Amino acid sequence: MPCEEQMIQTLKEFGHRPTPQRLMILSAVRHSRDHVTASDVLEQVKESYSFIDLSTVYRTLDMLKQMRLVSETDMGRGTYAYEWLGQERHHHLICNGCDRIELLDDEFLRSLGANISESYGFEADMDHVVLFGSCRECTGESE
Amino acid sequence: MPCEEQMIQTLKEFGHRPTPQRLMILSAVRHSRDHVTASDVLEQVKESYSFIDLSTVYRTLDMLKQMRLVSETDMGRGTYAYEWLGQERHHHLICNGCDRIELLDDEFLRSLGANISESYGFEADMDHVVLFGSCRECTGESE
DNA sequence: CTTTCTTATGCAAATACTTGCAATGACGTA
DNA sequence: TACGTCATTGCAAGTATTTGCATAAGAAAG
Repeated sequence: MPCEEQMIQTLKEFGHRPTPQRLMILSAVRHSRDHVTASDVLEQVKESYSFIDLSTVYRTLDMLKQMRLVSETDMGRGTYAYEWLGQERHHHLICNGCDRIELLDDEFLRSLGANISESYGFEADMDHVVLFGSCRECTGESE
Repeated sequence: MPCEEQMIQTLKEFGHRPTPQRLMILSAVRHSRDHVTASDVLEQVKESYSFIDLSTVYRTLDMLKQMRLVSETDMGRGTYAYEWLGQERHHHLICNGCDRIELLDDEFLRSLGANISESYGFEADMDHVVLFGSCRECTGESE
């Protein structure tokens, strides 16, 4: 597998050891097209190595997040979603009323990030953002 | 206490019962100038009524959030801060490197909210937002 | 003031994530 | 190849928040 070789290389460059657990976790996240939870990853890795522990999954995902290979998105209520970071960034608008999820174009957040960077020198981490609120339909109904 | 009378009235208008627990929780949040955690509130209420339960505090804070009397801010790692919502909105930039907290002017998020509303008809709830990232000093050091 | 209906509370268990620690394993050095 | 060091792992316990449910307390009607 050539992409596995490349991952080993990347891990080493960051000074991390390419352990079997890490490679399995990495592969699980990388090969899911959608975003996944830590226990999704656990389930998938367990198929080839059943001793894997959830804490290892969390620690590895955290590491991959620091390396900016995956995004960690706070879904509220103490839950997180993880996603392989490809080229295009996308974000979500989640309606508190009907739970519908819309896509939010990265342009909106890029310009917010640029403004904040310019005014404060602060580089906000906005690889994958979720905003909660009320969609058009639900806003119309309640007001 | 005239402000207590007013709170009872407000609760009733929303169809909620003005129970002693709720009034104590409300008062605890309202009279702290800074933002508080659920267990801060618990501690304070316990001084006058020691049977109060954390779940009641959480449920009441959630209710006050729906009524937009308090803001609930996701501080990451599954923890929340609550604050009485006065006139001015303010937000925070939290540095992952040094944990420093800067204030972010509401103007930035107002305009993001307006853009999103215009393009998507989605009313994002941004009463109190926290953005994580890297402050000027920490960005300089690492790059 | 009692009855009835509904909402709210406290308790206990569940969820999702984090942390401390002893044991294991990877990697450079000899 | 063997050794020492330090990163990494699995396990178990801890933290913060949520949920289910039986009981208790408001509110409205009689």
